[in-house]
Amino acid sequence: MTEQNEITQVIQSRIEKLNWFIENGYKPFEYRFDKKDAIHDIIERFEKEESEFPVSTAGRITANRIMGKAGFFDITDVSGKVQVYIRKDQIPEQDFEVYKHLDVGDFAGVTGTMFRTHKGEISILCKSIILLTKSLHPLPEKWHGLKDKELRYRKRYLDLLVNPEVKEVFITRSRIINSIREFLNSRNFLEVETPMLQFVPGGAAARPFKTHHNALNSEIYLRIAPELYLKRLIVGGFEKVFEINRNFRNEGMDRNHNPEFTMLELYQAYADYNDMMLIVEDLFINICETLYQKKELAFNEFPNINLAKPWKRISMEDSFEEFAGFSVKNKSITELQAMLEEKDKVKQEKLGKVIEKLFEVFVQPKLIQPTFITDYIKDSSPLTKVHRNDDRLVERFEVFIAGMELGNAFSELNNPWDQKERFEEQVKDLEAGDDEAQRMDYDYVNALEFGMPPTGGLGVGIDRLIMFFTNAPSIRDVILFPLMKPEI
RNA sequence: GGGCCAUUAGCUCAAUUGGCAGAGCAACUGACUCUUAAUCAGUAGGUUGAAGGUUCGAUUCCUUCAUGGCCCA
Repeated sequence: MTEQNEITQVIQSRIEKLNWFIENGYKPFEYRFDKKDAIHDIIERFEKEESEFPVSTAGRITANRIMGKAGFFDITDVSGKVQVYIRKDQIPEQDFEVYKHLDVGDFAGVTGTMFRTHKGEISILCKSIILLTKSLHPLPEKWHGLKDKELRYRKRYLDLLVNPEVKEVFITRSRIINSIREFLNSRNFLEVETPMLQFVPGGAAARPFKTHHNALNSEIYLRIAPELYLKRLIVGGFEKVFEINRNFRNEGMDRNHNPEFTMLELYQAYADYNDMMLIVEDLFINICETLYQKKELAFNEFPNINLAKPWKRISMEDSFEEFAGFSVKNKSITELQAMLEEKDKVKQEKLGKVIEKLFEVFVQPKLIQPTFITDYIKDSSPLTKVHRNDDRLVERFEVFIAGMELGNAFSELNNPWDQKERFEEQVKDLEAGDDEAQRMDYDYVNALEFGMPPTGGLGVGIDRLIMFFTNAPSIRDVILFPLMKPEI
């Protein structure tokens, strides 16, 4: 209990029961229990055998129906829930006293034999019971659960405790990440870990979190992306690497953004962005088939999103003609800026940024089925190779599903002189006040000078991917402890 | 950053035109040896998010603040 909690009537009664255990020689916070059986397993075994067998299990009491000299209570562990039937004439006298001093929320250990009640419910006939941990607070209401979103995010343990579908989301999250690892390992990608603390925060257009290293007496940043380190590893001779880990961006929060979020980045030598598209298709299909044994699923208001390949590929410029009903090719930057300001009250200087903003407004919401948008304007993508057929463009794509951006990939720029010039352009923007512009990273340029083979790179926002596969409306529903403002 | 909405018992929610702060679950006491949202009888539980203001009187109207949600940027 913390200082902010008052002793309410309910808590007082639980403290009195806790004291009863102490006075009678029990430990209200036991050391261990020999839990032999997971609840799911004993129910499954009884369904098969339909015979009485002894069990020893433990979990949290989640319901209690006491009837004088007998009672039924539900005990829940991570695998499931089982009903326990306890009657005074079947257990030591003192154990029934123990039962009477238990509350919903307490952890208990139970031994007994499996049987089926007259009403047909598979249950444990209790032979002994022990309190393992006393719970001092009442659980949220058994019927309505915990609905208040603020409480659910701040006290996620309660949300997990009383809302079973929340537990399912995070189990699915783990399964998805496992399946990504298996997919990449099976293709001989090496999982690596690169620095979270970086002196030059690079690899993305974002504002970093700044902190201070005491021993070096130096400013240091939380990473906004692992990109520049992963590509150093390609210089170092690894040919396929990936990292699944946290990025930090000092930006606002909404249903698609949390300041810390999980990113998959992978790099493959001798590959280009076309190869990355093939990986994205296979990766998503692999996840979907692992989870649901099919290639279609519903997300949000879209009942049928079909992941069967090949996914649509269309260039950024062409996408306007197809989805927005106008062309950007024959328009001057001034015309495009005017359109953007009219629609969005936003002013952007560079052609690439103007077109991307227009794209966000006019095209992105219409990209429901999986779509690769390819070939961005050069000035907004400083780490990307110039397009082999059009030097106004770069070889970059982003992948969209259900109007949501889920990934970003390039043919990686590996010409050190070109890279240096692009950084210099970015530094000019930074000095002109664009706080998302990238910084000069001489060490990275130096690495490229040693030679990086042609390389394809891909980044996938894991939280959004999990939103998609679990049909979650907000990123806060797929992050266990989303960032919240402190109370008071 | 802007707009709208919310905040009442541990939880889920009420409260008519501004007129005694209410229910269900949880808790407590009693009855009850096959219940499962157990049942029956009774009891207790509130600084109505915070601070001001208007008023004889504020959960209700006004202002500011805090936190959250939704939408927009």
